[in-house]
Amino acid sequence: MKQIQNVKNYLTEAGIKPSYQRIKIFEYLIENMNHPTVDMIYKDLVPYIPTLSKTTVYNTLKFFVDKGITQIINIEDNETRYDADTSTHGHFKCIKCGNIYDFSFDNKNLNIKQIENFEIKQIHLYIKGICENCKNKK
Amino acid sequence: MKQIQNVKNYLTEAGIKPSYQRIKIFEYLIENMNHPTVDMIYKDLVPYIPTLSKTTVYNTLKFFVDKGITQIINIEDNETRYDADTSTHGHFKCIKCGNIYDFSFDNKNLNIKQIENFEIKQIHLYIKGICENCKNKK
DNA sequence: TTTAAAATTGTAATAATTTCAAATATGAAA
DNA sequence: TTTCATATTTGAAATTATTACAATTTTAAA
Repeated sequence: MKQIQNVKNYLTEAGIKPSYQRIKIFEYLIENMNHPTVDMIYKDLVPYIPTLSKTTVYNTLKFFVDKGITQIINIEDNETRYDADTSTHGHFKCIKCGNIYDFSFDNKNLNIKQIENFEIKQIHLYIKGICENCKNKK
Repeated sequence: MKQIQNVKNYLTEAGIKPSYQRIKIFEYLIENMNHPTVDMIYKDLVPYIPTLSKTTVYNTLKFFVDKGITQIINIEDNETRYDADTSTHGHFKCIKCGNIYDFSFDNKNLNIKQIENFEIKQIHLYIKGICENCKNKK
């Protein structure tokens, strides 16, 4: 993912008025590349923004997604996660430690059948398994 | 997906006692390849099984997943869907009509970096866009 | 049959998300 | 500046999805 120098400018260029909350939430997303849930974002930011409302986190993330600077990650059915890296890349979730790892992949030679004339907007690739760390722990 | 001749036998072979509800729910999954949600399954089956409880649908699907004869599909964050085809295949969701289409793909030449020594258990590929039908409707 | 275990059910509890109206902040125009 | 309209944030309540759990029913073996 390309480096973002200035969050305020980045938001403005995306057509988002850079309010304090929006800046903090987006900074959180790019600093913690752990694909956080709404709850994680809220819990981690409230100490610094005591007035923060969880509704604001929901609103803001939805807005970011609409504006195309954040993507939703649905690896698990009980947790919606968010990623400020909107480029096409894969996510690996370790079923032992729960960590989520980014990875890149070629989507050119997937050799997809059946949907040849469909218009593709987004590609999501999720892999579940055991990460190297947890494999070695045994 | 391979044809299942006899649901009762299929469940038994998977180590699942073939109760009436389980048979009906699994039959529903393989007859309606529309990747239903719990609610769809419940609403459609209740007329035929008036005593059916939504908890049973949840329990049963979780059991199917544990036993490996059903997989969870998380394309959208607000709807957990289920698929009796547990082979690795992709899902395309049309953002216009909401239909979900199955497709096959090669996972051999994804050329995945970063997670080379990880143990892969499941691969999920989700694509969103506009299906041929909806493209032509314009 | 009797009985123990398994499966189903309905209710209540929990968790995630949305709705909505009130409060606050912002920024342009006077 | 002050005023005003608009955008944003907030908190409470409502909604929805899911889980927990105890009671009931079913099943199948003894």
